[in-house]
Amino acid sequence: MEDKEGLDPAGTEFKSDSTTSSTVAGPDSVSDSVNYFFDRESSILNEFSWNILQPDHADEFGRFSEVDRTATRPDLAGNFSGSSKSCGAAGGSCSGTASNPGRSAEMLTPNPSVTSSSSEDPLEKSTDIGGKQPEIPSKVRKKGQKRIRQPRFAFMTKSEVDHLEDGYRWRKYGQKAVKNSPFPRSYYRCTNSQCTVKKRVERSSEDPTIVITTYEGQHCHHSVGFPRGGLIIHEVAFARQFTPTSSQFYHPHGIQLHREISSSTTRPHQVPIEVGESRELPESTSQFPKDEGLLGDIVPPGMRNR
DNA sequence: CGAATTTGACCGGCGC
DNA sequence: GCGCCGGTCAAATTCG
Repeated sequence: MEDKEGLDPAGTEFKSDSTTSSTVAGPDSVSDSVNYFFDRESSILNEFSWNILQPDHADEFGRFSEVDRTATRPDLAGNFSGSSKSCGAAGGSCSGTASNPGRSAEMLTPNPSVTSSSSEDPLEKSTDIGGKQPEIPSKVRKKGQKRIRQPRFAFMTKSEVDHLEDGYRWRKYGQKAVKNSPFPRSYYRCTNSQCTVKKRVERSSEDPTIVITTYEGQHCHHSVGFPRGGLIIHEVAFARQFTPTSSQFYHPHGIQLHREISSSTTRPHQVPIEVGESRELPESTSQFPKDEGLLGDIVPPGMRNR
């Protein structure tokens, strides 16, 4: 338990704000893509508190793409590139955390509008959880409130451990068997009471060595630790070979992001990206920086929110 | 003893 | 309208 989260490769948080998909359809040429990618992806990463510094070397790792945007908020949606929001999505609960003193200039400045919008889902839940009402029958959630999902990012990581360290502490709150897969899916929630970020971890049924981690929401606090040598097994090589259609992006550390459109929560305003079971983006080719300085580049300590 | 995990049940969205 | 399935709750259990 503890080992797991205390260190993590990159503090990870991503936010995919919505947006996206269309955006993703970017340039075709590699070089362009790289820039494009960083331009936008870095923003994304920033959103999640990841600071990628160099757009220059991209190539080895892979690629990543935003994953699911189940997000549903239009407001969020456009922020992908410009990015700025802070507690964004999940933010709802991050009350007051919007301003992060600790953040570097690269971080984004909070976007009020965005932030505010987020109060739906997260709050909904956190409030429930935090203040359960005695009279409410167990297992009965608030009705009338529909769940609004946060933008999500999925990473594919080749790792032996299911639970990748990302610098935050997570509490598991559920596990479910995955259809057509022998591996269960675990649900985690950030242990920070004010943070509503959630993540899902599952193994690829196709390749058991691949761990698919999906983050939802954005942290509104600092990570508990900055894992530099994390225990994640990064395999660049893997990333290379595991790049079938090219729509998947590997995060340094072997993490790969995909766009995962949540099928269950599709909403009208969402960009109609076709993502089947494979959570792959139709066409994105952005790439990540090389291995060098991976962790460090991603998130300098103390750069996170709060 | 408090915190985290496990696990079965429940809820709600979505497709048919 | 019904059933399936993903996601979440929360009591029980385990762990540090």
